Amino acid sequence: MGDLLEKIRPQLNEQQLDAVTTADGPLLILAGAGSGKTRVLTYRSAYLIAECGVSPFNILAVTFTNKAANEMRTRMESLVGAAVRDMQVSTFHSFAARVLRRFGDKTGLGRDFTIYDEEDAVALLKQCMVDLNINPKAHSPRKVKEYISSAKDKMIGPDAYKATAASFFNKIVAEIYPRYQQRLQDSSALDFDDLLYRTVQLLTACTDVLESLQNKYRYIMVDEYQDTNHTQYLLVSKLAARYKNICVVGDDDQSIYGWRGADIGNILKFEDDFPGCKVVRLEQNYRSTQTILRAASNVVSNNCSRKSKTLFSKGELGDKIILLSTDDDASEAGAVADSIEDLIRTEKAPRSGIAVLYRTNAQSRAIEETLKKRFIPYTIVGGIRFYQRKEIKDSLAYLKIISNPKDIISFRRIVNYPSRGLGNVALAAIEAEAASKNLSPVELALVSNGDFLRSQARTGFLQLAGVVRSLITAKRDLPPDRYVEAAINISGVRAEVMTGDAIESESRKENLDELIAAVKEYCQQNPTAAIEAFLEEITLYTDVDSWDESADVVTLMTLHSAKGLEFPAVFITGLEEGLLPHSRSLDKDRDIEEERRLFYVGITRARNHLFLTYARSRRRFASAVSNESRFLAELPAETLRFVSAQKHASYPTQNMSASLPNTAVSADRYRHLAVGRWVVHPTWGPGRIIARQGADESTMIDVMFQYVGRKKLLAKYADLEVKDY
DNA sequence: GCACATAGTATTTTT
DNA sequence: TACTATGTGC
Repeated sequence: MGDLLEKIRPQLNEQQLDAVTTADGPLLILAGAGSGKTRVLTYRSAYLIAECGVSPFNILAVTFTNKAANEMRTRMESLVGAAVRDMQVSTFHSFAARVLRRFGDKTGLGRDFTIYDEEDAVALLKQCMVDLNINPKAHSPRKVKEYISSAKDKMIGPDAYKATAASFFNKIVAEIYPRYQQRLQDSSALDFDDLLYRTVQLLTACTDVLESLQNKYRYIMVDEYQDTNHTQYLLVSKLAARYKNICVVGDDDQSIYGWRGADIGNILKFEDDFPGCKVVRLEQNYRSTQTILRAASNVVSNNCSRKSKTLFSKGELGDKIILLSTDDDASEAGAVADSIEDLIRTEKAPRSGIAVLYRTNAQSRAIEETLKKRFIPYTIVGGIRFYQRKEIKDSLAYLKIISNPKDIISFRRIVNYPSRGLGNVALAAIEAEAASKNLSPVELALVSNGDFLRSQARTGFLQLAGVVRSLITAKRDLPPDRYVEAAINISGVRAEVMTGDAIESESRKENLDELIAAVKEYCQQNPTAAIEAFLEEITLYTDVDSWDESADVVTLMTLHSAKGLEFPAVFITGLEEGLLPHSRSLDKDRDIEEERRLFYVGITRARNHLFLTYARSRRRFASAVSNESRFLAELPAETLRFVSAQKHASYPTQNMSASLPNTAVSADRYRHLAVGRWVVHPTWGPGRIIARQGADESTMIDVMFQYVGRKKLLAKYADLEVKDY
């Protein structure tokens, strides 16, 4: 006793220690960026176990990503050793899946349900629309899915939805929603939202289940509480209702998932939900330099709806933030690559400490191409995920129909892949025959001789039946990893992948091998686990989960994925109106504020070096022009250093001499009037250059003046004085 | 029923 | 720009 406390005490400041050692009752930790909030959560769990005699069985910690869960587990292991194994640390979704499987007999779902990822769910939804004679082209299934998701997030079922549907589109959704739920049920499948929705339903309907879980999880910790949606809120508050030992950590300034139903109100009203709750503020930042923190605070202070916090840092002042203005996306990428090379050369920065962030995945392309050309090793987090690749999903579909023969989406996926001569006509016949016998198509394959089909299709169907039988035997006789390997071969997926062009098929083949290796590794770590557990884990996997942070490469990812991470050097690219803030959020103040928080999250990822870049023109669809992001004007001038990047020039980092690149600009006599510069006009006062055209006598300068708005000026005559800093 | 070509369309973030 | 869906020709 006391050992752990002695050990951790010197590592914590007063507020952190206060949070860590508050054992009982509701606790709200309002934590700023870089204040060590996940660490506090971890230490608190360890404290409960080591100092308060709480059994690890009685603690539940919920996070949003597997990565966060794993990190917490690893850290705890070093504090309390093997005891972590008995503590439940999971994501919301995997926790829900676990509860639903455990109480499968009470949900009408059984234990062997399949979880549909977004792609599967949309495919099923589209099917429902076709069934109902609703043209999927007139109303995009993805949009319908969004509406259904947001209904489920609010615990609104098909009936309630129908009752309140007002708009034209709501009414269409109301028609599809019940059918979609029915078909999910028929397929013994759940979508992501269902995991939470049905768990809350279960806890509401079965008080005995609720009570037993309340008694089990006497201590509950929730990370990133600002990102919880209504169902997640209900889930944790129901679980905590009895003992009220709930500790939530969050930062309203980092709420960036509002579009997905996250309700910032949850954290704002926590004190009302749990009266007598203790509030601890963690306002000391341990991550960033003063300069970076100052810039971040200034940006986010432009938001109206927030719990105001004053972040402070005892760290060094640090270098100025570099603002790189570039011509287009290619030169932006070039400037990023130049700066990366400089960081590596002059600062001896490891590549693993450098991240390039962007708003949309599409932006990674240009950067990727440039890094490739410059031989700068990189890795991309996100984009097309491994488990979303076609050959992988095809292989998994074979595994899924064996584990859950009712899974109609997986069946449709593989019924004619590889090609067996089973087209739309045959598929319809199979489904009709199955329905008439009250079987799923896979079950039908095991009992039917195919006599309801024409000869060619019959052969194909019998072939498929043969595959199914072999897979069932293989599953019975082989350990999971060998079974997966066998399945890839038996199904014909491997052979199919080998056809087609050589480079493509080589990489597909590698992917299949990687899948086998992944199962193998999973089996080693979970020797008793069945293949179904693996299937569940990978559908609930996220991009960041698979990110190897120790690899000596530069990391590329979206701003969203970067939340919770930190890097010595960060580039935030594409700081343009329409991109950050994104065009889809321009018309609502609320959405703009969320974009601003996204920018804030990006800035606060950086420890020492921050680079902001934007392109004066960017190829998006057809055209071209872009204006610099309004958020740049919210950065305090003295935290910035402006650099106008030119193609193929080299770009100074902070500690190199202050010389601007001059190779390409020497002919430009107005180069001091670069985009982004602050200027003062004798009549109109201070303003900022937002665009310019030309580099000769007729150069036009576009200035946004602080008091009089936007003006276009001829550089030759405009008496602009550059405010230098 | 299949494969290929062409046209049209959709482009934010993701558990 | 890139992918998908549809249509056409076999």
